[in-house]
Amino acid sequence: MLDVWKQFEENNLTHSAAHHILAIQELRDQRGYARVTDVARHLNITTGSASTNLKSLKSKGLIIEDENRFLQLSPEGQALAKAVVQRKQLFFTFLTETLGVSHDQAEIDACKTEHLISAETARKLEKFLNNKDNNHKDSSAHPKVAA
Amino acid sequence: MLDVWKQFEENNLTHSAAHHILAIQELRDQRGYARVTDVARHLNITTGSASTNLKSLKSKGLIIEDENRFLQLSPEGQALAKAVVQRKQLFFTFLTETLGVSHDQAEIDACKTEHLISAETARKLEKFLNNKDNNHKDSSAHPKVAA
DNA sequence: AATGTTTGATTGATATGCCAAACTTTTCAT
DNA sequence: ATGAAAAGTTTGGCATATCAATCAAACATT
Repeated sequence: MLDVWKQFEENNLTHSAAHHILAIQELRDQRGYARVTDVARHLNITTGSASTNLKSLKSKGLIIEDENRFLQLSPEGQALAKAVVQRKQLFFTFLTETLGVSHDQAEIDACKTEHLISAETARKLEKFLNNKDNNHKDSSAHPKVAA
Repeated sequence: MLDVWKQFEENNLTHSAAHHILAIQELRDQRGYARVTDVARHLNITTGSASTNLKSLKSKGLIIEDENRFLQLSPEGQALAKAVVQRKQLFFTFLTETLGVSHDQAEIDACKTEHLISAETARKLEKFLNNKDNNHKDSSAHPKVAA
């Protein structure tokens, strides 16, 4: 792709789609099932919006619906959910612990970018945070930032 | 706002809008003027799309058109452009110099997130990068007190 | 049984943002 | 001045993403 700025649209997952998938995972973890209505309530959108949005995710094979309309993630959906959750967590940790960003703002920024961060950046951010922990145990070393 | 994930939609600037504004700034810096066609060519979209998109930015007061249809940024537009450019640069520097992310991937990640990073995060990321520089030059490391 | 209520899902309307194509206006060269 | 090229707008189509309104079915209530 020549136009870097268009990569935003080329993303394999929109922000909305990412949160629909996360909702299904969280609902199933919490109460064992997820229907269209549950997703809608979880995201605080109408059941109509959820219905349409989930339909397109079903057609992409990220969500599977059983005969009683209960939803679950396909293996691909699970993989995407896992990646998104991990990236959000990494970025949130970096923002709060390394930069000293407030909890609320870090939550927002991490949520906005969770689905946009590349695998390479996620990998290297993880490595950076691990190194930082090691340096903490060795108290003489490298103050990184003033909070 | 109760729903953190909806902040994405509430952003004052879409990715597309940010790049239309940046295009005008860059074109005027490079060649002194920017017309609809120039913006379209710069972004590699059709003049039709550019025309429509720029019209909405005009109506929002971010772009001003003179009597010969030459475009420029309003003071608000300039402020937004400046903020976006700064955030992209900060994040790009962090990705490449601190994390060691490849130039190409850092460019993409920074571009995707430039318009989404909060002022607080930008401020603290800047501070972090400054400290990192200081620590490099002077290994005894006096972290300056934060604001 | 009849009526009402809650729950679940779909359909229709609106808004962004892209493209292609048709059309108008402006500019410029001869 | 005229005709072609360049610039700009409009229209129609597609995809995403939202909500309001509606339909359908299950569940109460009397």
